[in-house]
Amino acid sequence: MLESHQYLRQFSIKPSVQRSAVMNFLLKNRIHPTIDEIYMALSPTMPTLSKTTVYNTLDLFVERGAVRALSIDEKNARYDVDISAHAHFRCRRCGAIHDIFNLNAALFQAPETTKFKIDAVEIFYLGTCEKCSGN
Amino acid sequence: MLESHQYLRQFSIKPSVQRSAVMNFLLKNRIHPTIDEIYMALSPTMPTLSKTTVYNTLDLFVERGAVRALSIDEKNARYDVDISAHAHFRCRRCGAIHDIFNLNAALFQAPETTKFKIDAVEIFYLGTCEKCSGN
DNA sequence: CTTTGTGCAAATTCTTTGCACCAAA
DNA sequence: TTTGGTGCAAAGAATTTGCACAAAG
Repeated sequence: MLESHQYLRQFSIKPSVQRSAVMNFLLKNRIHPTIDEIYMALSPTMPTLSKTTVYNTLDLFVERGAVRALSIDEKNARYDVDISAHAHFRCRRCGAIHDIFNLNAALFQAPETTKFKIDAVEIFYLGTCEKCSGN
Repeated sequence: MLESHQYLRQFSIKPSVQRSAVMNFLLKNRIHPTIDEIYMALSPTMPTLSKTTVYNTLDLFVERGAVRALSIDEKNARYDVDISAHAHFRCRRCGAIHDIFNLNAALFQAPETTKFKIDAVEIFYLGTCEKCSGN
């Protein structure tokens, strides 16, 4: 939790109790959680926590570049504390989202075009994960 | 409209009046429309059309592989009749979505991994479009 | 007839907003 | 104190569901 506190400062985010708790959860649980998953995980130990605060907090984190919002899941927004260039895989059956690291850096380069100013690249893979394949 | 009729048959989709109208709209308007945009465009000439039918129709089209659902826009689902390998760009300001063709085919190759069975690749670029840059 | 498709209304889910209270500087 | 943060309840928007009627084979 103290680490989260310091971590937030790197992004010029004032660490409140709630913000540190959310960041701490993200740092310790690299599961690309939804708002609801974060809320459900924290509310037992933080009964007064409001879902609005979780929304506010993640909006702020995204704005400050501390986390990435993923649109890979059409149902809910998902959040990733790992802001390095990497891709994501979503299992169509269980819905789990996994990181894919060590891809060729060329994949994350924006194509040269005069029509758009590209500032971000998202790469998603869809399919079936190992666990779900065995069913 | 007759073309849409035939087009649907290629995907083993029974062409009802509504389905043909939706497919016709998609084929003639390559704007990656939302459900609501499709509904709004068609309802003037088809006043009894229901939004539920538009939802049903697009679910069917996606299931049969006639269109691709894009998750690039976190607000609404968007649909693309072009099922060839190409990427998408979304302007952060105006929200418009553009196709990006002629990218290196290697970009659309799934990485070799034993952990996942990858069946689809999505590449999204975000930034500012030419029109919005001039503001 | 029997199956499949359509359309309405209601329900659900996710997210945002308005506003009052609390906390920190 | 003044600003910023939090939390509740209500509102809003997108999508899904249940069910009755219509259309097609």
